[in-house]
Amino acid sequence: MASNAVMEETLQVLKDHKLRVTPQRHIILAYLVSHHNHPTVETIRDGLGKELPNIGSSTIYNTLNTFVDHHLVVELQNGDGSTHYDYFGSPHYHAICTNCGRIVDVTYPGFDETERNLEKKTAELSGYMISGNHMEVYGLCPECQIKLGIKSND
Amino acid sequence: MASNAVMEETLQVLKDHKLRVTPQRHIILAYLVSHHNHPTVETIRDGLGKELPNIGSSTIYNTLNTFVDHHLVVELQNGDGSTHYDYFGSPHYHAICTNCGRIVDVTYPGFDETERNLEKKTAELSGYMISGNHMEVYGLCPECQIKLGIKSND
DNA sequence: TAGTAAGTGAGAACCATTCCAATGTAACAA
DNA sequence: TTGTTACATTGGAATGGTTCTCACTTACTA
Repeated sequence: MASNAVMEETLQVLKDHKLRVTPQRHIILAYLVSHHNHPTVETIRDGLGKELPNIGSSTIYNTLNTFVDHHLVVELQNGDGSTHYDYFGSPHYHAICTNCGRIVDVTYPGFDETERNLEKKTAELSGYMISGNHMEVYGLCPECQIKLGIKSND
Repeated sequence: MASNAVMEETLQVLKDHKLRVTPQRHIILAYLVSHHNHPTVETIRDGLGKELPNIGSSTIYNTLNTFVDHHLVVELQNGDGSTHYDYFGSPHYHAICTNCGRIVDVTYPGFDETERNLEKKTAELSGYMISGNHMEVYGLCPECQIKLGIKSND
């Protein structure tokens, strides 16, 4: 039922964006909506093993690019050479571990204002007509701090 | 003379970072310090035609990766499939045109505070030990606004 | 100045992503 | 419901940015 809710939600999202509703798009978007693991194309393909065992990589790439074009999804690079994707629900940014590549979502009250302010300043200073932004913070995740002996595990 | 100043400055930068001073590193860094065109590896190779006609791509990649590791240079993606590089002088971020890929540097009084605040919040919320950040704003550059008939050229 | 750890360069290898052409199908209208 | 058509999917080939390999060279240190 949670599953059903997700499916209905994503179905509606696709329709709202006037995207043709194919099983592939439906299932891929549902996967992104219900997972917050910032998957790569490969991860998605694995995760869809049961539902779409024969899906082609091209389809996943095409679908994700379409979603990105429609601002349903954002692209992320964590430095491992492949692109990660994240469903764009509510405003947030990412903290990326420079050691293991782990990506976590971060937000805080007032973050949207910071974001708006950055865009406003940029418009004034550069003359660009702003359509979006991307903020990332790098560092060592708690586990890697322990692993590297920087922080004790207590 | 401007050229000499740049060369001396970069020489010092390399020494400060305890990097072995090879002609290749020296010249590549000088190129980055004196150009603000956010070059790709290909652009750099072309720009070094006179000074280092026989430099290998591997060397440029190696050198840039070393600079990135030492936080002398930052990596940028503007969506054209290749990586762009930018000498990290004073704190700034980038506005990237979604139509033509043009990248411009932006900063404003108080930007460093915004940056510090973002890092502080992130540390509190995620437990990451922060080492850096990356902020980008997307939109249409003034020229593309005109080209696409969104803004009149007056 | 000699020894050596590190850097360079040419080309091969890698692999994420895109392209292509044939096939399949969702959406819309009659 | 059916037919039409434009769009989506597929798998394999092609692309191209980046890394790897290894023989050769060189900047640093004692």
